[in-house]
Amino acid sequence: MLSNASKYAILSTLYLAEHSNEERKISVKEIAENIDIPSPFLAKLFQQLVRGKIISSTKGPHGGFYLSEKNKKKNVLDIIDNIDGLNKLNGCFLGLNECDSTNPCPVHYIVVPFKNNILEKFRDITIMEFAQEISDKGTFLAINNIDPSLDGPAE
Amino acid sequence: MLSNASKYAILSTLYLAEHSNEERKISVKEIAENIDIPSPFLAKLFQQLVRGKIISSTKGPHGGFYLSEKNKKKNVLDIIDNIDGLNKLNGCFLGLNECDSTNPCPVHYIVVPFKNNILEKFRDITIMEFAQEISDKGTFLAINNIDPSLDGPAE
DNA sequence: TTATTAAAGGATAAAAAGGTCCTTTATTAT
DNA sequence: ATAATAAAGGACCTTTTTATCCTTTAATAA
Repeated sequence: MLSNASKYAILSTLYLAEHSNEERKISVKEIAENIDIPSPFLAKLFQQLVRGKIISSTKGPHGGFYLSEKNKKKNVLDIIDNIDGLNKLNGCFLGLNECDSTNPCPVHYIVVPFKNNILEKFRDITIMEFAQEISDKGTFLAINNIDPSLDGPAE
Repeated sequence: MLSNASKYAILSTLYLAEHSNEERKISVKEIAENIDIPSPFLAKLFQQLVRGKIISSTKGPHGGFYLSEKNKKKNVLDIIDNIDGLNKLNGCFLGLNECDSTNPCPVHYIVVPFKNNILEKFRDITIMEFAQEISDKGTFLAINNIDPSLDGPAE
C-alpha cells in the first residue's frame, strides 16, 4: 500500500517536525541513524522532498534539513503524493478493474471506509499536528527492519 | 498490501470455484484470458497453489485445474499465505518497529480495526462461499491493467 | 581565501517482483 | 503403442524498488 520509500519519507519528515527548525537543522546521517534506515537512500528521498517543497535544506556547516513554517503546514498526503504518487492508495484492494458501489468486489465495503478514514487523516492534519500527536504519546519512531517472519499478528 | 501475485491467485481461484468441478477442469489459458492476466505467470502461481493443496490439477487431455470438495473449504487467507505469506498483511502501516496499543503509530486505531475486519473475512469465509457472493452479485472478475494514472478517487 | 561541512546530483548496483520460454512428465483418446 | 494435450518444472529475462558511491556545489567559519 505504501512503499518503503514513502514510509521512510513520512517518518523522517515527522522526525524533522519534532526536532528541527530554521535554527536547528539536521543532517541525513542523524535522521537515518535515529529512524534506522539507510542514509544514502534517505538522502535521495530528501532531495526529492526538497524539490517538492515539502521540506527545506541548506548546505554547508550547520546545514541540513528542516521544516520552514510553510513546510509545517503541509500534510502527510503531500509526502505520499511526492514519493509514491496517490494512485497506490486508490484502486481496488483485490485489483479489480471495475470495482465501485455498482460492481463491488467482495471486500469493497470493508476497504472503502478504511481508505476514506486514512485519506482524511493524511489530508486534513498538518505534518506539525501529526508530529504533535506523536510527541504527546511519546511514540518511538523506529522502522521495523527485523525479520518479518518473526512478527506476531496485529492486536 | 497484497502483491499482484496474490491478487491474481485469489481471483483465479474464485474463477475456478465458480466455473470448475471434478468433471469440468479448466486450463490456465482460459482463466488467464478471462481474468486478463499473463498466463505463464498464472501457471507458476497455480503450480504453487497445487503444491499447497489449495487447488487441484490433472495433466493431459481434458486436464486442467479445478477445486476438489476439500479445496472448496479452504479460505482466501490460505491463498494469501501460500503466495505472499501472512506477514505482508500484518505489520505497522507506517512500518514502525514497535507499533501496538501501548505504543501506537498515528494511524494505528484506523488501521487495526480494518485489518481485523479483512482478516476475519478472509479467514472465516470459505472460497466457495466467497465465490457464491460474487456470483450472487454478478461481480465481474477482471483485473485492472489500465494505466493507474487515469484512475479516479475511491468513492 | 581556504578548509570544512553537508546537501545535490549523477551513475551504478543489488534485490525483489513480475513475467516468459522451453523441456519434461503425466494423462487420455485413438 | 502412439499422438495429442495440458500441467510441472527449470532456466531465464525485464522492470521496479531499494540502496550505494562518487563528484560537484553551496554555505560557513577560521
